[in-house]
Amino acid sequence: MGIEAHRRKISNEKQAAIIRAAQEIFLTHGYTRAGMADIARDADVSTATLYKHFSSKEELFAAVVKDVARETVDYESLISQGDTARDILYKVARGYLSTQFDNHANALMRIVIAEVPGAPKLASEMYDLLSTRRHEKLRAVIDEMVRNKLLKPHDTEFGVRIGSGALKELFVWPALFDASYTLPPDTDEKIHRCIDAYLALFGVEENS
Amino acid sequence: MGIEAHRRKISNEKQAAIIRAAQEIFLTHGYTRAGMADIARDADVSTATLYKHFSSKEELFAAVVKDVARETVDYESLISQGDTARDILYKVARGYLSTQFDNHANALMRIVIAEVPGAPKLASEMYDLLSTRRHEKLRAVIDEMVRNKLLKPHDTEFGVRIGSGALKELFVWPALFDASYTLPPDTDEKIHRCIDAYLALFGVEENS
Amino acid sequence: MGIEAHRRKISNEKQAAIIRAAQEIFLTHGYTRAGMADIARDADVSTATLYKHFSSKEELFAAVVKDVARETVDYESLISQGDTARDILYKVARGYLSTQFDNHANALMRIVIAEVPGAPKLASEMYDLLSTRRHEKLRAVIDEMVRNKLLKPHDTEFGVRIGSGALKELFVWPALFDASYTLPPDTDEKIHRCIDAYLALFGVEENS
Amino acid sequence: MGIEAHRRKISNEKQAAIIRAAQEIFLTHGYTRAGMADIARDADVSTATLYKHFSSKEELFAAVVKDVARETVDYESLISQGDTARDILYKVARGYLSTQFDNHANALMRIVIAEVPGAPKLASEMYDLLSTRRHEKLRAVIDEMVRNKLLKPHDTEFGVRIGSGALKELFVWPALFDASYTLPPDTDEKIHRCIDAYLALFGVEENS
DNA sequence: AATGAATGAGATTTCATTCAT
DNA sequence: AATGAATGAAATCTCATTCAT
Repeated sequence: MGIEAHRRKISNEKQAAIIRAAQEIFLTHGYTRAGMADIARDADVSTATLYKHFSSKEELFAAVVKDVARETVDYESLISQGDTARDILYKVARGYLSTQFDNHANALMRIVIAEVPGAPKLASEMYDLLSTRRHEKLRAVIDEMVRNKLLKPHDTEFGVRIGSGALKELFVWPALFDASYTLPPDTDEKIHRCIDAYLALFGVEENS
Repeated sequence: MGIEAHRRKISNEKQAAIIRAAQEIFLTHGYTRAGMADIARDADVSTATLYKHFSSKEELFAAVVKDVARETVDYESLISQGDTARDILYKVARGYLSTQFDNHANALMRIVIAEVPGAPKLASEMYDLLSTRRHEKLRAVIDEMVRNKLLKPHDTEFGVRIGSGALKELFVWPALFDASYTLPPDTDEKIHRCIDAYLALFGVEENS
Repeated sequence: MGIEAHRRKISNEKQAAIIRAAQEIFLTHGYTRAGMADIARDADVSTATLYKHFSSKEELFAAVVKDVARETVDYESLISQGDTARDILYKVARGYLSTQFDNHANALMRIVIAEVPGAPKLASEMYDLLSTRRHEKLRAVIDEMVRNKLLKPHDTEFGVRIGSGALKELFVWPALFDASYTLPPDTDEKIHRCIDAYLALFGVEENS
Repeated sequence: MGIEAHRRKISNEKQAAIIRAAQEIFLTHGYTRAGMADIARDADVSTATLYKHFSSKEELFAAVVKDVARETVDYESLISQGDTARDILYKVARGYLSTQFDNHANALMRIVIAEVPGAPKLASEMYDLLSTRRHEKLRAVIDEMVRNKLLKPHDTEFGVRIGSGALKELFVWPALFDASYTLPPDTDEKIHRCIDAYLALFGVEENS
């Protein structure tokens, strides 16, 4: 038992190392140009061992995607007592962007998009992870704000789409076409203009 | 002279056939998996001839991209006398979507995005074509509407970003992750909700 | 007749232009890497015309080789009345080296050597041109010197081999392995040491 | 450990087989016309394996060159007590020629010369191997002969150049232009005439 | 007689995956 | 269980030569 547990631990460590190495290589070279041999080398295992853990390149890539998508922001915890609507919306927007720009989610998204024709299931899973579920979380925050009368009652699902559409348009979309894109210096200003619009649409008078 | 003209005609036809075939193959298989030999076969030329016309795979792909991006909507011509703000905005939105969904612009964009790390110039060119220039055209329409008092004076650049952000969020973004995505049955309804929001923000009272 | 002569003249000019262009390209790129299309372009003719004049790459190359080998030194004319044996031998050596280093004979020889397995006839022809015939000329000079009692009677054929062997060893051989080789500053000194040896072997006493 | 040693042995054998096959093919077809696929076939490995061992055609060729140049004559061991100057010089000349004509050094030299413009470093390395270093060895022998009073004191470096120049002129040069060249029947006679000249120049009286 | 477009055959190199040890 | 060597299949691109006009 002890030895078996030890083995499993070793195995898990190797698996983690593989995923780490694979992430690095995939992000650097893209899917097609990433070489299994390179990944194995960086993970300090043989290619054969690599294939013991992940039976194909595609499966390994899926594991990397899921590993990255796993980490996400807990929006609820961002909100403090006494925050104005603008305060909360700003924190939410910042959280949204940090999820997208930290952990190389943008770069990974590029790769997933590239593999859409070859791996449709993976793509739709990532869309689910990066859009649907995130939207649910965002919507929960907005709903809470409505409940607390920080926003007018409104179709919060549509509201979330409008909001995240604006953020994507301003920050994510250009990043999709430019590997070296980083958030611009006037990010805060742009965010606040989006919040202006949101509050103009759905704010209660005092918060505008 | 006659012979020269003839040759040029033949050559142009071949070139067009190559681009057609290349588009088909690229769209079906993506950039990396597309084989020059397959493209040549489908275009009924030898690979050598193909390379006479386009000196590398990358150049051929760029030609395909430009060929697709070339065709674009003339928004000005959409507007008729007597159109309400809503009428115009609807036509504009529809034009925007048709540019995106006809001619496989979505699928091509996927491929371009995939090649961002390997062909940054191509990517930024396509971003320019598909975002910057289109936004300029849209902005011209909005500016005209403001001049005609169909909309309140406002920062039209930001307005266009909000609008196209919403359309992208609702229609383009999902299409990026799903090769078989088509515009949904309730497209019109969704468009009108976006217009509602736009008019709420920037409309003059009577048009809401 | 007049028009025919004109045509022939044009044709000859084209042929010369082709050989000029071919020499340039062959010298720059070597045989295999030289492209017939490039040669045609530089000669301002079509590839088809090029093939009218020379029915294969090999034949064209042979023409280039012969064209270069055609020009050679007239050793007899070098000798003046009253020259000492050393004077004459020096002029002969210099003539030998100029034949070898002007007109890119070294570079061409490299290419011919490279093509020995593929074009044995051409190679043996060039060997004939660059060795046998030249040796005959040199031998004629030496024979004349013997007749004029500037040298002892000796096996002049062997003498020429010894002499040209020494020159090749010192100057030609290194040039074969170094495309940028040029005659060194102490060329004269080296030549004179060879002459010293030659005179020690075959000179009459007074001339040493 | 055992397995590792075994693997290394197998690997070395494969490598040797590849070099053998490559030598054969290179010698037969020259550098450019030699196909990696053919080499792989003859070595009974896949092209991929071939590329694991030598990461490019050029590198493989360099390995072949070095393998051939590695084997060389130990001139010192040729000399026996009581040998006359002529005896020693004859043995040295024969050793020189055997180095050149066994192991296909001539044929390889042809190929190296052909690649001078494309691979200057390799060419200068081979020149070093085949000329400079060999000359040093020859010179050591001559110096020893001078020390033993078998030859007059003289500039032995120049002497070696004269001697090897004569040998090259008589035997190596024609072999450069004729793939099927072999040492002629009167080789011994020719060698002795060269020795005659050498002794005439640098011999002590009794040995002439 | 001259052209430029077209080609077929072949070149080197890469890579995901398997297998003997 | 783990390895490193081995592979088959494919990819892009080049070039001497020919053919329709």
